[in-house]
Amino acid sequence: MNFTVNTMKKEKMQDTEELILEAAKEVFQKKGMDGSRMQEIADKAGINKSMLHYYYRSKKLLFEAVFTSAFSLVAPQINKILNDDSTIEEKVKRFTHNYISFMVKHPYLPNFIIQELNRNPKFFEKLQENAAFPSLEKFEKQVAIEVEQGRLKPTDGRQLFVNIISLNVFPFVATPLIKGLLRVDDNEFKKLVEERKTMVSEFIIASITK
Amino acid sequence: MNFTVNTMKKEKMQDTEELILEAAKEVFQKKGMDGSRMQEIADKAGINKSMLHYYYRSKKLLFEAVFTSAFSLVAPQINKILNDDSTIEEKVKRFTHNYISFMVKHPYLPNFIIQELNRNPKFFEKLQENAAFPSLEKFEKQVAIEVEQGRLKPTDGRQLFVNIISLNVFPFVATPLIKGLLRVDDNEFKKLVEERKTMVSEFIIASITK
DNA sequence: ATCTTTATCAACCACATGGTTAAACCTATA
DNA sequence: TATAGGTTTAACCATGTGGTTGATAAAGAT
Repeated sequence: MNFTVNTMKKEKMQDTEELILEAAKEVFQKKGMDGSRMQEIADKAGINKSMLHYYYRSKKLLFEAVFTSAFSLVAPQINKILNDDSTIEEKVKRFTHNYISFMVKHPYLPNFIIQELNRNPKFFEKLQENAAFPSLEKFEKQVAIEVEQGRLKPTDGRQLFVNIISLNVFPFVATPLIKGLLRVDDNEFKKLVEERKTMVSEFIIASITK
Repeated sequence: MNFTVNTMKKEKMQDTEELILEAAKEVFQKKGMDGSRMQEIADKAGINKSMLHYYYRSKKLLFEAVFTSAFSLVAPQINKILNDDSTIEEKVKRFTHNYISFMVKHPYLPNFIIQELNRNPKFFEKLQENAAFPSLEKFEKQVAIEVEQGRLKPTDGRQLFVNIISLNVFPFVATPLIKGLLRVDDNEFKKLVEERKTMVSEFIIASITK
């Protein structure tokens, strides 16, 4: 009895904190730091505005909580390609497929991260201290080795990495632009993105393999 | 006499209007619609805040003026690749080189456009009515023809277009992210981008030619 | 010379917004 | 049951913000 009541309280507490974070994610990721209102977050969470300050002290801190949480979701996705033991070709295939699937589930994420990193590049310093922060070292070495083995054409690992990220992420960052230029609706766009799960990796591999 | 005075006035008038637009570009492109303050724009232009409203009525309209102007700068860049008579291979080469050179000169532009298009996708409807708005039709046909001629591997023109744009634009949209992931400073980043003027087109061409 | 129009500015206004406060509300425990 | 602690709320506050206004000056028109 004692126990259940206690946990109930605790759960309730964590509930609101979590509730706030969820609501804040939605709002911040859609509208950015400057475009978001504390009141809107409170409304979406169904609680009093004061609670935001009670749990997170300030808009800035609440935002950072959301941002860190978002980045923690993305970082492992990037690490996948960098730190497993498959060949570059395998990596590209799996990464592309996984990443695009992931993005379809979290369409606001890449734009959110990129945008707010542009607004405040200092955020990165904090993130870089994080243990899970992606490191390119292994990937670069692996590319160099496979080039030497003659499996790949001469390729700069860093540029290859930029290419992979660009091809995978850009359509999600610039969705409205691409929809507009291609004059496609939601459904057609989804189809295009779906196609890219295989198309992008084929495109990359065709370019770098001998 | 009458004439000179008249023009002087006119010039002065256009001067402030232009002054405002320049200042507004700087501020809006750096901070976005929500992050920008009318006062800051006025200060940067060295005039009274009321003048902004005198010439552009509202923040929204001033912003739209800036946005349209920015897009008008970018649209011809995109059209270059779509509407000239060179081969796809030539197009890719020239586009990549020109576009990256262009981006280096206007680093805030792509992010600005993408971001604000995300914020308000309706903007596109207005832009699409513009005569200079890029159309993919010709490019798609050309790709289909060159595929049939056997010069290119089977390739979807639209996906190819998305790939070209992604590879060229993304590094400018996500500069801080890429700098962070690659752990490079300003100078090294510039070098990487410079390399991409040739690297990207080679990358694309290697992938699509037989 | 006088009237009208245009450009410019300081002062102002209404309202939104992030943040604070003080009181109320549970609920466990003594 | 009374106390104490964390939780929640309504009311408030200070400031920032887009936008307005009325005055002023300069220039053109009559």
